[in-house]
Amino acid sequence: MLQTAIEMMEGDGPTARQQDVLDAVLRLLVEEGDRLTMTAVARRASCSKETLYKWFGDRDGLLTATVQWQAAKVRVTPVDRKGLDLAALTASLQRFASDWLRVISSDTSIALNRVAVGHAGSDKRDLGAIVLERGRFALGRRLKPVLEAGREAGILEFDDAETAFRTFFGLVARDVQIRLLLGDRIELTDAEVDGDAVRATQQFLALHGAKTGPKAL
Amino acid sequence: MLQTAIEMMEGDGPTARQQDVLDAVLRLLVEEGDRLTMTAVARRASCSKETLYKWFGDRDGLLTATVQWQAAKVRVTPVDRKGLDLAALTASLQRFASDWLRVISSDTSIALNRVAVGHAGSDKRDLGAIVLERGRFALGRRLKPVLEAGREAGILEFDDAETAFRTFFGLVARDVQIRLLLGDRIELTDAEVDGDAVRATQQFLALHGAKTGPKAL
DNA sequence: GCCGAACCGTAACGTACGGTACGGTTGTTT
DNA sequence: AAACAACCGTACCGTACGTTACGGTTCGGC
Repeated sequence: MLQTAIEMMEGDGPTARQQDVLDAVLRLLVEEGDRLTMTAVARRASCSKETLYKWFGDRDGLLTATVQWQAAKVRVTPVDRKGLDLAALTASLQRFASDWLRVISSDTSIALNRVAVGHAGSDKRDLGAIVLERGRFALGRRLKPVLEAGREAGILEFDDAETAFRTFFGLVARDVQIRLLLGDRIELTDAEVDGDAVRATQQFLALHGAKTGPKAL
Repeated sequence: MLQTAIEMMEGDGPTARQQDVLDAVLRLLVEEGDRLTMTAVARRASCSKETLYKWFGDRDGLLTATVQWQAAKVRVTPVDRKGLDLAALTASLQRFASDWLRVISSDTSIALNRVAVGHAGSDKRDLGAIVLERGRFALGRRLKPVLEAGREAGILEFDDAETAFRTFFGLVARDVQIRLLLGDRIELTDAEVDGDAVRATQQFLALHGAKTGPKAL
C-alpha cells in the first residue's frame, strides 16, 4: 500500500517497512553524519531510490521523517502528583536528570542534533524546530507540572515555573551537550550520569527548596 | 609577499589583506551558513579563487583560518586577584556571565558554532576542537583562577574548581546556546543579559558562597 | 622603461550527488 | 493465468561546486 509523504505528515505514522528504512537512516546518520547520500540510504535499507522519493518526497523529507520517527520513539514515565513528599520529588527530579543526560549523550541524539543544527543555518529550519519541540520543550512541558506540584506541596519555592525549569536544565546539562556536539569525547558512565543527576537535583533543591526552620538563606 | 597556509599555521597571523578576506568569510557565514561557496567568498572579498587556494589550501583551510581569526579577536579583561572581597568577586562573575551570554548569542558565534558542529560530525573534527578550545575551555581557564582566588579569600567554598566552573557555566548558559543553534529566535536585550548574569551569579553564590554567621543553608 | 611576482576576474574541468527513468521481480486481485 | 501495483536494482541526467588554468593588470625593484 502506497503511502505518500503527505499522508505521513497528517496521518498515522510510517508503515513497518518505512520504519525499517528510517532506522537505517538513523544508523547511517550516526555513522556518516549529514553527508549521507540517498544512494547510501537505499543500499543500506535495501530499497530503491525511487521508493525513497515516492515515500519521502526528497532528501529533506527523508531527514524530517527520520527526526520525527526518532522523536516518536522517546517515551516518558509520567509522574503522579498525589502524595508528593520531598523524597518522591527528589527521586523524580533525579530521574528526569539522568534520563535527559542519557538522551543528550546518546549517539543518535548527537547525530540528530548535528544535522538539525546544520539545517537551522539554512532556510530549512524545520529540523531544528522539530528537535527543539520534541526535546527541550517537551522536557519542559513534562517537568513543569512536577515542579508546580512540588510548590503546591510546600516543598519548592519559585516565582516562574519556566525560569525554575531552565535553572534545573542548566544544572543538569551544563556544558555536556555543546561539548558533545562540537566533537569532544566525553566518557559518561552510568555511575557518572547518576552522580550528576544527584548533584544537579541537590543544587536545584538548595536554590528552590522551601526554607524550613533555620535554613533561611 | 606570499604566505602559504602552512606559514599561517605556525607563525604570525594573517596579513591585513587576508584579514579582510576572513572578515568577508565571517559575514558570509552569518548570512549563508555552511553552504557558502568559494565563488561567493571570492566575489565578496574581491579576490580571485586562485588566491584563496594559494593562501588557505582548500575550503576547509579557509574555514579553519576563519574560525581561528574570529577566536583571536576575542579578548578578555583580566581580573586582579588582589584585595578580593565579595563585591569585587560578584562583579567579576557577573561580568563573565554577561560577556559569555553576549558571545554565545551573537550572530557570528552562532554561525561559527553551527559550521563547527557540522564539521564535528565528519572526519574533519578540527573546527569543533578549535571552537571548543577557544570558547568553552578558554573561558574555564580564565574563570577558574577567579574562583580559586575567591576560595582563598574565604568567600567561596568548593572542592573542585572545574566542577564549580561547570556549575556556573550551566547556570549562565542554561538552554540558551542549544536553542539558538537549533534556530530558536530568542530575543536577548542588554537588560535581560545583565539580569540573567545577576541571577546566575546569585545562584552560584548561594550554592558555593562561604557560609558566614546565620546564613547557613 | 622593463621584468617578474602577486593578484584579479573568469572560464574551464571533474566529480559527486540529488533526482528520474526503466526493466525485471514479487505478490495480489480477478 | 492474465493484469496490475509495489518495489528493487541500476543506469542515467542535470547541476552545483570545489579546484585548476589562464589572460590581463598592478606594482615594486633595477
